[in-house]
Amino acid sequence: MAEKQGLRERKKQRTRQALIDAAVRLFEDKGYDQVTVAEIADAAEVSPRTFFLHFQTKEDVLLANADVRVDLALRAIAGRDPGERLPDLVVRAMEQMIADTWDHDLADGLAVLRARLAASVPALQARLLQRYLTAQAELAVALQRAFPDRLDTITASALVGAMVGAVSAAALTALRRGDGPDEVRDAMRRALALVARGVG
Amino acid sequence: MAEKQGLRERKKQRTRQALIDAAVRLFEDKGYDQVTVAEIADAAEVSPRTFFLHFQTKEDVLLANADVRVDLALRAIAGRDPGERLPDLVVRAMEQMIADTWDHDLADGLAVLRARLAASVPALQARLLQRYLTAQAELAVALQRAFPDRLDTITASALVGAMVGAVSAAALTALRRGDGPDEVRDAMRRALALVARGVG
DNA sequence: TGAATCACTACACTCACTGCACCAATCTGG
DNA sequence: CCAGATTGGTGCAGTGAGTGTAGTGATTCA
Repeated sequence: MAEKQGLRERKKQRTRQALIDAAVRLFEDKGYDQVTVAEIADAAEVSPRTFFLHFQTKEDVLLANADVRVDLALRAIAGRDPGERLPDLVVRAMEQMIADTWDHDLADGLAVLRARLAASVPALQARLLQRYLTAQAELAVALQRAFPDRLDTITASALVGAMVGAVSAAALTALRRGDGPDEVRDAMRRALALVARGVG
Repeated sequence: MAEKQGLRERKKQRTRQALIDAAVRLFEDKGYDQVTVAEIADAAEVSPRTFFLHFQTKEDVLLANADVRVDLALRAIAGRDPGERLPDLVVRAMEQMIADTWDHDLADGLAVLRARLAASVPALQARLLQRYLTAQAELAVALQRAFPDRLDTITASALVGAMVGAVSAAALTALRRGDGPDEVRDAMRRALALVARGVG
């Protein structure tokens, strides 16, 4: 895990993190629309052009570490025990994502900020949903690859769609209601359990 | 329905329709990204500023008449038989949406173009998803209202999220694969059946 | 018919995002 | 340890979406 990367790479990551931190701080402070990319870059002491070297869009800076979470689930699926049954595997993969979300985003309030901003900024909401969708597609492919004889493409997509749909809808509802991290995680777990029963 | 509106209103609608027609024609011709708002306005013989008087964003011109078919499902939920069980009701509501989608997508050329473009243009895809999400929230509220003793807010959200997530993921996968309308509808039905089993 | 309304326009502006030419710091093979 | 290749970051000029504002002229209404 703790790979000693080259100096160049470490500097790059430092710049990236500085941009994320600056963005989060400014968004919390002034709201999403009131913060320009130029401002974020300025606060992170890099040129505006550099921002787009690290993130495709302004929205993406808020979704920065979401990829890590997807990778987690993908690895869980790829490295399954040969004996593991489909429902168990899917539940395990989702549980890992939930746990990681709780550890990171829920703990440090990023998830709350994101939900709050997304609720009021259409462009952000849209981008967020889109991310979920691409993640879903990746997961579906991986899942089908893990059970090639049991799942066709459509079924795999539906399965993942149901899981992600249920969990994120539950999380969003809990967040909207103003629940704390524990309750949000609980809501996600219950949603997962609800769907998991149907995979037999 | 056929209210004889004032001349001013009729002119306004004519302008609006001219913008939609011009946009559709240009999008079909050159692709979404290759068409600018200025170009659309020009083809519709209005000023660019007028475009944004009728549509909030460039994407919205394609979503203009795309009422997400929530009303049907909402009515199905509201007007349920007192004896109807939860799973049956949910399935019935979703079935209606699927059937209606199928009817419209066949008849309406705009819907077909929309599906094709949405599959390849991220911004468009994002807006469409956003519509689904608002629809989901409405459905969840209605469902919880229909079964106040049996469902709490979170469970209702999760349930609807699972349904919509599964069905739309299946539909999108089928569309991406190049399936025809019949196959797409079939995919949606199978996804629905998959999730429905879990609601017992 | 005179006043109010409103769709539309012209213009100037902000800001997200891109292409390109260019440094200068880091890395790599000899 | 040095020369050349990589590559993260910069400056600049540009495109295009979307907005604020101050009009204008056609409808609508009293």
